[in-house]
Parts: sequence; structure tokens; C-alpha cells
Amino acid sequence: MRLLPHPATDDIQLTEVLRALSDPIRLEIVARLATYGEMTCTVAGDSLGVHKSTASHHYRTLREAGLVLTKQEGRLKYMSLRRDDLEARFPGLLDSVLLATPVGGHA
Amino acid sequence: MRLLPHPATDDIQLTEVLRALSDPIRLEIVARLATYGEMTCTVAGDSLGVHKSTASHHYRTLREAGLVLTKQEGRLKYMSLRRDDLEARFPGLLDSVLLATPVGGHA
DNA sequence: TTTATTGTTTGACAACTATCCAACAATGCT
DNA sequence: AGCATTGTTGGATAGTTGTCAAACAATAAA
Repeated sequence: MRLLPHPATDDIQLTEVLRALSDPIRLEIVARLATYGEMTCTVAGDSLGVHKSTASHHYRTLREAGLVLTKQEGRLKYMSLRRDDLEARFPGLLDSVLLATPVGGHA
Repeated sequence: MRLLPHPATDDIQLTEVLRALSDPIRLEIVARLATYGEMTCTVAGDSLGVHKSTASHHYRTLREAGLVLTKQEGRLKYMSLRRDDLEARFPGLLDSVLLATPVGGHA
């Protein structure tokens, strides 16, 4: 099991988080992770209507913004939401965004 | 007193709100409006370190995203945060962003 | 070892963004 | 009428973004 590089909780920047969430594709990925928990990139990015390389760029953006944690096991990479870290850094923020973002929704 | 065009509450889009808030200059303007209430563009944009035309573009972005309401009185334009509209549309969102954004702060 | 799976990287490209500057428009004041 | 104030608009520009396609890398499975 190998962990990819992530920003420390204290280094997560509000504007970067908001920017990462401001793309509909990334918001949908985050909503899926919130609803179904940890999943592989392939599952998280299924039927989003974008090329897999595009999805891969979005995974990176989410990771570098501090929204998701990615760990590699074998040939799979598992992503999960950094809920606790985000709650500690920006209380209530993620919850309010998720409340407004149904999975498969209109956002 | 003249009101500029704004999106209706139901037409405010989450991703556009998040995108509007993801710029440090705009976030600072929003934080000022939240702290001090309605103010003119000149006051809201004072000592932000950008040209007045740049600031003007940011006012427009905030208005079109549904974050602020702008009304003209004489030659002044007053901006105010659409707190109630935003709370109705995305409960808790603005508060959590403001909680993480001190005026004159590091965001 | 060969093949399939999973995901990243690089290049290209069009669209968008933030910025400044200069000119303009609208209003109020003298 | 002339001037100052307040803010917007349009042009230019440099940088960023989202996207696809093709090639690649790493791992697992046959």
C-alpha cells in the first residue's frame, strides 16, 4: 500500500478547495465519494462523459487541493474524501456543499 | 434607485457560486460585505491592489453568480451580500465560507 | 512471457481568466 | 457649461483550464 503525496491539513487553502469544487465533473466525483465511500478511480469516474485522461487530471486536482486522499494497492488507486481534515480546517463547508449536491444531480 | 440585473434565487448555480468565491480578491470583497454590510464599489474595492477596472470585472462576476445585489443611487453603486437568497438556496454554505475567511485575512 | 487492466503523462488546442490601460458614460457639483 | 467622481467597457496580453488522443508505466493474470 502506497500513499500518494497530499497537502497537510494545515496547508489546505480555502480558495483552492472552492476552485476544485467549482467544476461539475469534480463536484460529481466528490459527491460520489461522499455517498459511497472509498472507491477506485475507474469507479469514481464512470460515465462522467469525459476521457479517462481528463478524469485523471481531475483526480490530481482534487488531491492537490486537499479534498481527496489517494492510496495505491496493486494496480488500483483508491480515493476517499478527506472529510475529517476538511471539517477541522473549514467547519461545515463540505457538508453544505454536499447538501446542495445530490449524486447524479444537476450541479 | 435602479436595480441592476441579477439571477433569480432559483437560478443561482452552485458551481458558479463556488467559482466566484475561489478568487482571493472576490473572496475578500465578499468578506467585507459580510462584515460591514452594504457599501459602494469604491469602498468594497479599496486597497485590494488591483486596478479599478479589474475590480469592476470582479463586481460583475459576483453579481452574475448571484452573490451580491447591486443597486444604483445617483452616481454610486451599492453592493450587498444576498445572504438570505444564498441561505435559502444553499443552506450553510456562505456561513462556512465566511467562517474560514477573516476580513483582510490570509485566504 | 504475453496480455489485459488501470491509470498517468505529454502534446495540442480552444476557451476562459485576471490583469492593466485608455477611453468612455453617467451623475452630481460649482 | 465645465469639472470632478464613480464605475463600466473594450482592447491587449499573459497565464490558466478543460478536453481529447496517443503513448506510456505499473501491476496482475493467463
